[in-house]
Amino acid sequence: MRPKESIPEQTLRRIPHYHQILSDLEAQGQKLISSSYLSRFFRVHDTQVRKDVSVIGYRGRPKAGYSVSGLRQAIADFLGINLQNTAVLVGAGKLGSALCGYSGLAEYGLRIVGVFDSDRAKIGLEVAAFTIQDIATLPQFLAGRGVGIAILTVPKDAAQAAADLVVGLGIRALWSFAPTQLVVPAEVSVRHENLAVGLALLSHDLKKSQQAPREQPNACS
Amino acid sequence: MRPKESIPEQTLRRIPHYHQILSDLEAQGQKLISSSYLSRFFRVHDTQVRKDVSVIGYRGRPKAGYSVSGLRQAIADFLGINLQNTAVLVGAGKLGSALCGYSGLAEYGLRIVGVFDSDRAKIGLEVAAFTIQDIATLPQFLAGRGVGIAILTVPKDAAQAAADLVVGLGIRALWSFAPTQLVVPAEVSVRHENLAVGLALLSHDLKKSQQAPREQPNACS
DNA sequence: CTTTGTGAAAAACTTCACAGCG
DNA sequence: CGCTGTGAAGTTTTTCACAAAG
Repeated sequence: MRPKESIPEQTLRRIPHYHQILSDLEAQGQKLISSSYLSRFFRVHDTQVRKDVSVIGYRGRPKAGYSVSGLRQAIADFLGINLQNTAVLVGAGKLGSALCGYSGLAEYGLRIVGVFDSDRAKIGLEVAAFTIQDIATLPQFLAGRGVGIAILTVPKDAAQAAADLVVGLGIRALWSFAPTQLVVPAEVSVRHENLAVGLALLSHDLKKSQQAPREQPNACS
Repeated sequence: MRPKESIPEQTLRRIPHYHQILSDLEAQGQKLISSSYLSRFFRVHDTQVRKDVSVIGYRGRPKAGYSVSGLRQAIADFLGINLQNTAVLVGAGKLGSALCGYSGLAEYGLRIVGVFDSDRAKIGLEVAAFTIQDIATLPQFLAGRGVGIAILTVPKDAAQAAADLVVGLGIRALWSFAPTQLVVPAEVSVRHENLAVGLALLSHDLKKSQQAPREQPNACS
């Protein structure tokens, strides 16, 4: 079975977690895994795990279950972990520098190919394996390189201008860590990372369990 | 209208973003806002924004719209931003230290009250406004303090043990930044932060738009 | 005119029920 | 048996359609 074109968003959210679990199991030497085992990490039924797996385009073996390495590899292919998306990072502050040195990005198929800032004092400095470049040189840097993603780690007040700049240069996807909501043309994808979302979900759970302290399923993501 | 007890998860995800947008608008001095303006930041219809607002327990004025400051305040109350949840942070590595110094947590109603690590070399050192304490002293620290949340910023291999420890000490909610999936009793809430989720959603959008390069709505969060 | 609020319809997501396979 | 795979049923979330109000 081939992966479908339109994937349910909730499924898409679970898939990276499956990958994480399977990587652990693979490292531990486990060969097979069942949908009901995987479902224990989430707030869902084992049937849902099987639907998710079928969306990924993988098939298990009845009675046996899924091959840990086979499914992990299928997820890696599905997510494009082997394809290596390329990205430029704009904003070489604390968070930006941390991301440059974070090996997790490469593990999930994202390779940073250039780091840019507008601060004269930072240009020329090294962060991780990169030399910080002048944002003014971004147009010529991007020309013909096929970079699809821009990571924005700029201060809030600079975020919309930075977004407009990179969108004007042909970037199709924005991964923003700035604490503000960007407005971009409809054909550009944006994801805003915001710790407050996680905190809100968590404190809501907490409030609910204080009001009604009875059994509830495992939380996730 | 009072807030309802069971809130749709998707609504809960959007609410912190509303708060962010409204804070910006308030700082700019804007007084009123419409549901259709807010909906432009998300992949949803303006009707959905109105439903979300009604879940929060706020009411707008027909023709006029919502009061920016009134709605922002209602969201702050709803999220418990003024209530101040307290948390202990376990694992004073790079990420843990960064979180200790991150003002955004306080803005969203979370106050870290203690920082713990098991590494002898770290115990006694200062991070942000905290002195790193010996994890062995956590039981007496927590006793009677009513701390509900533990932030886990420990290495992967230590994560499950740390989770078991704090759950045993009465913690009801875990906010884990360790790259592994924790298993905890059903009555404990867990949220796993994982950048790969954001990356997966983004690169899926990118892949989709490459296959079928036609109009699509703004993406969010 | 707008813009909110809400019941009804539609769509999306999850679970149920059970077929099929080793 | 125990497990996957899948159409049908059930539940949740979103959109539609329109009443009400300034």
